[in-house]
Amino acid sequence: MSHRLIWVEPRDPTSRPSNGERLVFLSYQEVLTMEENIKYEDSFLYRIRHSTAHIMAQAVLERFPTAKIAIGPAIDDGFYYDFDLPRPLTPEDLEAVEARMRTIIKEDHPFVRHAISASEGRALFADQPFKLELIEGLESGGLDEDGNPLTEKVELSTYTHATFTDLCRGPHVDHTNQINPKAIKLMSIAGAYWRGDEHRPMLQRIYGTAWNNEAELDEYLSKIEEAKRRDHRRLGKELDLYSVVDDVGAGLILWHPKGGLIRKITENYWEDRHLASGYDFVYSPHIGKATLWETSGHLGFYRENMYSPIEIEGQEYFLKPMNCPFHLHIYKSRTRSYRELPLRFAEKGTVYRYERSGVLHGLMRVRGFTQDDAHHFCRPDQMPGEIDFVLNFCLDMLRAFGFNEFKAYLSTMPEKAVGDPEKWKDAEEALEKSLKRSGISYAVDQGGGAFYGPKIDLKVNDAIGREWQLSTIQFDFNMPERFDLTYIGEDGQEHRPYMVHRALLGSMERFFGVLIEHYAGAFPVWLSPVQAMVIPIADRHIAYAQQVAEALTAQGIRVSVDERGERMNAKIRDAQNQKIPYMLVVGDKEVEAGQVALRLRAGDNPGAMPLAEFIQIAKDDIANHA
RNA sequence: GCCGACGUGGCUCAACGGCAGAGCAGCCGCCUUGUAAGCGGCAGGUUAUGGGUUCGAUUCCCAUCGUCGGCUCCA
Repeated sequence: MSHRLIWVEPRDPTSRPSNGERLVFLSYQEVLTMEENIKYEDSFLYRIRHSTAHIMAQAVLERFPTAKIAIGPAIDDGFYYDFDLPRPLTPEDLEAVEARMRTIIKEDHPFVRHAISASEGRALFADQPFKLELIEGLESGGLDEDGNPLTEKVELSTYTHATFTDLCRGPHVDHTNQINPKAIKLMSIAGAYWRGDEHRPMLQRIYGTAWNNEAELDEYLSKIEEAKRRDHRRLGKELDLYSVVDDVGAGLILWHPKGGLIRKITENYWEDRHLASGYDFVYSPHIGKATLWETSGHLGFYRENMYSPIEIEGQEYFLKPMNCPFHLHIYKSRTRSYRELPLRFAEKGTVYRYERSGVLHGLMRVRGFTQDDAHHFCRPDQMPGEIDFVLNFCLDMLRAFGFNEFKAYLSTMPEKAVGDPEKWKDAEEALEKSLKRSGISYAVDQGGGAFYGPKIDLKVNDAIGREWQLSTIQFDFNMPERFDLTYIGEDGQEHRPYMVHRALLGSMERFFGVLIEHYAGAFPVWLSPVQAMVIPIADRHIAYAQQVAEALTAQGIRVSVDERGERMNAKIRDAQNQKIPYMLVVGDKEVEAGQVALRLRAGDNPGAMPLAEFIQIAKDDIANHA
């Protein structure tokens, strides 16, 4: 069951409002709905999409008269409808359905609403088991179409157009001719569980999209194409950053030299910032004994995500899915005084988690990854300050990598939870106050916290609008108990410290994936594996090109010389495609004047300048993370 | 894991029961070039893996592995 999200108004005027989850594809709608100052759900476009879903259902039912229909809502970038069909759908089915939809639209049918009673509904949908279940839920269980509890009693209604009647609360367009037949398109076929429950039947879902006019549809489609070009899996190959190979295993990443260099630069920066901010670096092994994971509770609560044990001299060891138990033991290695708190243990710890094969996704969702993990231990009175510190530290770091648009989620106490409710309340308050002080917009996910504590998650969107969690700041009321963590207070008594888990970039893998897509592969200069490519026009310029390269290398600039027997144009094209920030063309004029002719990857051509001038430009850009 | 689609040189793709091909990348040579692809040549594949059907399988069938789009999951 999904939790209800409550959006808190943004304090930061640069952050954008959201109607849902997909920022990228929402943007156009947002403009529309913001202009009209209405919510997406109340917009005409929403009606168009919802109505198009009904029209699609009609066309599918005509093709498959025995089809059972489930639900068909409008979503952020279109609509879908779920069906139970006698056979798998083919692309030809989709074409035929789409063609039929256009005809139905042109026939200009009115959409007519009828209020009905539950018994009328049961008679009307006697051969539609999913609708009967919906009626049941709406009537007695107080559940909406997603199976979530309803806050108020609803009146059942149907909408009818042409030959198709659906149980639906609406609203719809008045007439099908309000839909532009050239502005609709069926996009894909997918499997989807009835009511999102993997123990219930798998239905066939058709995704489609609909817009006000053809131009909007074209714009949407070209955005999808653009997104494909930004996809980190494509760019990972094109820029030779990383690979995943069959022979190694699914979800296991090989970092190539260029990707490795970007990772190394990222890690160096990360380390500098952590050292400057009061973190201690710790290291821990990749495996630990079964007893450790029993104490931590992972064998009880997390075992399905852990790999099979390794037997060593009769003892079972497990590959670590998390770093925390090790850090807890470092804390416990001696008696701690209140004077030494807060303690901040940081480690780029490589963990392995079993992820079901269907969920693996490039760098974003993998089976082995390195978390930039840290555990904070503090006194209760230090807790609000510690939260402030860590939230700001996270935001600051993400901004240093060029991320300015993220979404924050505050997840609060679930029904099943360990720990004193008073402590939960304190912690939730501290988290929320920090969020408010930070000025970013956030959503409250009521009851969405882990059983062991409330948390803040920071997420960003990938190229195709999917949201990925990077930072997480999580209270833990469980582990300090399980490991019996204590410190000696001013009063000479033992006290239980507060503990906070935090991952900042999340994992090196996912962060890299998000970074690639964020910059579409054109990394800022400080992160670019090759910062400058020297391009000699003819072979006689190679010696000078090498001198230029040596001078740049001496200044710490990462530079290569393209000595191939290609024409200058080809070298520029290749450097451009590799998204190298600076191209330095050197020919007779430059050799003679001791200059370089600068070209930027955006296509700008500042032209010839003394080498020293270029070095200053590059150094400034690097320092500014430009 | 589930539903569906798909796996052919490093990459992008063709051939779809009858000799496995192209472009790019790579290598060699020629050209010596002024802001996004100069020309020519060479080399490179047990068609993901394992079975089966067939005179013959890249092509048809089954299984496994993987990829993609969803769903579910995501301490």
